[in-house]
Amino acid sequence: MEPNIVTDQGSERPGTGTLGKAMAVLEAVAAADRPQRFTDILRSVRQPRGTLHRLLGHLVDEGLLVQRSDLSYEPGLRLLKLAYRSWSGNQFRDIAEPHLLRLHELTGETVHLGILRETEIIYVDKVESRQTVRMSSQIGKASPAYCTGIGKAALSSLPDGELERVTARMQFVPFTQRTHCSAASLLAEIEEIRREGHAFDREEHEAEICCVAAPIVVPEHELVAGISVTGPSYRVTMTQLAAWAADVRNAAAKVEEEARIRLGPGRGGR
Amino acid sequence: MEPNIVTDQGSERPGTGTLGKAMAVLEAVAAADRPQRFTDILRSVRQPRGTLHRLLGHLVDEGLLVQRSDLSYEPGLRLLKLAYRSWSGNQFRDIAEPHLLRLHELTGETVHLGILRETEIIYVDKVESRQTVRMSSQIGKASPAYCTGIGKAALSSLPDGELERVTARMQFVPFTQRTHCSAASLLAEIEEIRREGHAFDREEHEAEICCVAAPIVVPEHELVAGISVTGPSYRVTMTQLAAWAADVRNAAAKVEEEARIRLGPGRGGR
DNA sequence: CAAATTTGTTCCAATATGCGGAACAGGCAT
DNA sequence: ATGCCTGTTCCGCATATTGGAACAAATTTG
Repeated sequence: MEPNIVTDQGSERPGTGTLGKAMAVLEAVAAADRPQRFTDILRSVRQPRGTLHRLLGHLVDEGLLVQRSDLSYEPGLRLLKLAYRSWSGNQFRDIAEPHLLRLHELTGETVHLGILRETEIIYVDKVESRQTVRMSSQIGKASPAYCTGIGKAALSSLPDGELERVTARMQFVPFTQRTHCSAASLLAEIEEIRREGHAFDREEHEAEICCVAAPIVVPEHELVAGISVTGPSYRVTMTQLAAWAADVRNAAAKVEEEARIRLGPGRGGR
Repeated sequence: MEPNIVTDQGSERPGTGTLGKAMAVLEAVAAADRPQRFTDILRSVRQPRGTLHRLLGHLVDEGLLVQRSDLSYEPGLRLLKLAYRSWSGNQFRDIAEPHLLRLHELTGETVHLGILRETEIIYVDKVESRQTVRMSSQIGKASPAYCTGIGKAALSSLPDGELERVTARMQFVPFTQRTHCSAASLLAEIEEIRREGHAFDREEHEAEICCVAAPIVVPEHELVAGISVTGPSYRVTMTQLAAWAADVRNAAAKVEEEARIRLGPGRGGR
């Protein structure tokens, strides 16, 4: 598994001044699956050598990057610390959690909660089928929306204008034979998903992995998300998934309802 | 220049230019347990209003912060995404994992892996005792080193010079009655920890919670960390903890040994 | 083994960028 | 209405960023 060709949409963004450039560098390092040397980064981020060098220096000073003894860079621990609050303080995740657990008990399979962010789904919570060793892996993981159950479910609940804008930005990478390769193909399925109220992933992202998902929308908070039940193809048939669809829709609806109440009509803190 | 109360140790750091200021703001928001309004941030970060306003704007543009409809700010999802790589790509965690699992099977209690960063311990992995609902919580959480088992174990393995430098930066907050309140008190215990090879947390950070911990040091990578077994006082007696000490030391030693081999003498990438 | 290439680092003048004091505008209380 | 607190905008100043080019060291090549 090494579909890291991309850096997805991080391309045409001008970058908000200095911070933007720094973040672009950080992202470039984080997106790679191995420590990046100066020249590697130079190639992915288009910046003059001098500039990049200073940028890297600052990022290291800040603890966002760590420079190893062979001079290569990798993401620093400070990111973990910062992200912790972003996760633990996330009310939405908190609201959804019991519903995820219930769905897990019902199905016995892995349950995911993901939030749509531009063209990606970011996983914010997970209930594992059994201790699959990798405990909390994949929280924070970003996957393309067009080839995941949650992603397609989430997309299906966008108004047409938004949907068009977002799909235009996508770069369709054929992860498996069943992966959507064009916006047209994706949009066609989304029509169907809108009618049904749930989406399937038929091994479109990873071979031998499929899922059912349903969307969650909280317009007051510009929140588009989804829940899914995932399993390996050999154990979970499409028939089985279809049978769970109603339960997933149900759980999603519950979360949506509760989120609307508890997150309030736009006011939160105090 | 007065001893600015907040942001723990991030005080006398001038902040690496622009980036430094932006990160200070980000940290201030992340450190709070509720969404921060403009004025809240203004109080914790000493910056002119105009400057702060622009900084916040940039952070929001970058997705590092999110502004809610009541104008308050909270950490954005992009942090989760960035941190994911910092976690999943962490070789050290990967090496330690099986040893954590083994230790968990042996004791039946919660096992933690934490890394020392300045005056804090940052938890990078965890094996929960039973499904305590909160699944992967606390990964990325930062706790003061002086009042945690892993923290004290890690400190004990620092050379005296380093130790002194680090303890000088600490602000001793009495979380419980047993929390160390001074460097002297802490250093005295560290002497003992050095002799024993393991550290206890006797309800020093949270009431009713105690643990045994042992240090892991990989000098080649400037890595100081620790493993601990944690449990509630009513179930885990000090005698029990003492009995596990050898196992914890053992696990730590194994991790240390394996890390030295697999992380190599300073070179990693290719 | 010397020459050529690649990689990382340093320097510095030009200026774009961030800086921050102060004025402005909208609420919410009195 | 009056005052106080909030968040936002403005704009001249100067500092931090810019990026080309020279440098040094490690690596490959002839």
